[in-house]
Amino acid sequence: MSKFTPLVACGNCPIRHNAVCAQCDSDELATLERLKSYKVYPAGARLSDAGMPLTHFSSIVEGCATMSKTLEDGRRQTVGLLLPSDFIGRPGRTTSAYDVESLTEVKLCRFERVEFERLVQTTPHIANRLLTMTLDELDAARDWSVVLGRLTAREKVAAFLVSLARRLASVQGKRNAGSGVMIHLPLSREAMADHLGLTLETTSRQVSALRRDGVIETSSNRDIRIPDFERLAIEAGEDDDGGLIV
Amino acid sequence: MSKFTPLVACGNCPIRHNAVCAQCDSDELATLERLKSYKVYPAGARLSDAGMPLTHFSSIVEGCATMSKTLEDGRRQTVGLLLPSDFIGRPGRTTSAYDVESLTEVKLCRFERVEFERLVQTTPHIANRLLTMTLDELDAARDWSVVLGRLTAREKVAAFLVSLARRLASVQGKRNAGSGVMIHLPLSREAMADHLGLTLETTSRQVSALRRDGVIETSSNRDIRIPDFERLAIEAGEDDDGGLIV
DNA sequence: CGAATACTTGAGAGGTGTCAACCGGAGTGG
DNA sequence: CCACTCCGGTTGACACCTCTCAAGTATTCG
Repeated sequence: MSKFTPLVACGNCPIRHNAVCAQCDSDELATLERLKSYKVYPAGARLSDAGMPLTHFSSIVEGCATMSKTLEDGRRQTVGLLLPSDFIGRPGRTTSAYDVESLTEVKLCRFERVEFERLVQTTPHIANRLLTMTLDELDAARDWSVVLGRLTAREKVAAFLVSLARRLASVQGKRNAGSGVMIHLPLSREAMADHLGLTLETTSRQVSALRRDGVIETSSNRDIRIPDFERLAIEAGEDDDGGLIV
Repeated sequence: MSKFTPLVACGNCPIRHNAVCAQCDSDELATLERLKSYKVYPAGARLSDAGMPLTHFSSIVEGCATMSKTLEDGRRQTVGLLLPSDFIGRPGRTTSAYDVESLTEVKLCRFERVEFERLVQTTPHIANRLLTMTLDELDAARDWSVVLGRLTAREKVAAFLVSLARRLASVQGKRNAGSGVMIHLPLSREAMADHLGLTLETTSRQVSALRRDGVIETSSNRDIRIPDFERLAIEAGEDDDGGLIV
């Protein structure tokens, strides 16, 4: 199924130093190299369904996806935004707890479930890295619950932009160009709303309000420039010393 | 400081099979025995402050506490309710990310930070258990974000009671007595509100509404009987097969 | 160029927050 | 023993924020 997706050598992999393999030495990388396979999904694909069996664990190599849960009546909450180097799947469980959907074309580096579970057991470098990543995600999830529980709609949108800008910068290893920060939103207004616990209309209104107030500038619906990042962070309810938010 | 708190042998510890030590063999327990110390806090004490150094990792042996974050303007969000066997502290970090406050008298089983970090590195049974616990907490935090982001006030209160009843039952290893489920709330209405992203008034109103509708019965502010647990679960927005919630 | 989709904006409804009064039990002191 | 106070909880009235429903605009893609 992935015959047209040539494998990249782990040493040249863009997520080499951030993914679950980050601490592996060259011997361990050789093992991973032997077990891994790539799979590419187009934008808008379902990578897994809540409650369905999960045959592989994956790292996102390129692209962007969401993890979400949908209630019977259609209300949906996104519980995680997945960017390159993020891990999909939960060792010790054979089913997916959430729906995972690609926002852009996504390239996964996958390992068969049983083989990866064995690797976790036998490779401290992997188990350790997995623990660190899980702890980081736990902190991020808890920080996000402050956003969901206590921020206003305007603050939520600002907090999302702050968080996304930081994560994109860290993924792309980057710039704080003098002329402000530019980000491209991989999400629709509806997907943002599902992440923020808002409706898409309220989300759109708050984006417009932030633009009107000069906190952000937009060249298209998805392209945003933040002239004064500090100001946006304040709009997001962060205390002066950057206390809150991922 | 804890000279009046006699150590319980790990083998007789009430959280022996659920805490971070759950997978340890007797040799490993002997090591823990040598390194551990107990500390008891009264109700309403601050076990740690967000941003402050954390000298020990702890497991809750008895009692109940909250982890929360407070914004500059006083808005507070509780990001975790800690019950016996829950772990406090984050390996790899020397400061606390959250305020931790005891709701009842709390007895902690503590390990000095550096010593515990070394244990994690050298004892796969501990590292493994820590990973499993962290993954469980991550799932719980993500599930809770659905509550915060998408449920109504009434559903939030119901979801909290469902979640608390399940956790208390698992802690106390217990009963589903024919005559419904009884739970004692360790939290004030204000603490519940902070956990649910509501005001205390709205929380109180929804508790009253659930009582008025016969979903719960109360013998005091803190003592609640749930005559039909399934009905409460439906009020909490769970789908029929118990899809949602921790 | 036309259709579909995404986004924006408006008007009104409804749910939750705010502010305030009141209730009831526990502890205290006369 | 009773009055008083304190504190947590309850309830009411109203304001405000976000949602809902709807129309209209922009963008993308065939």
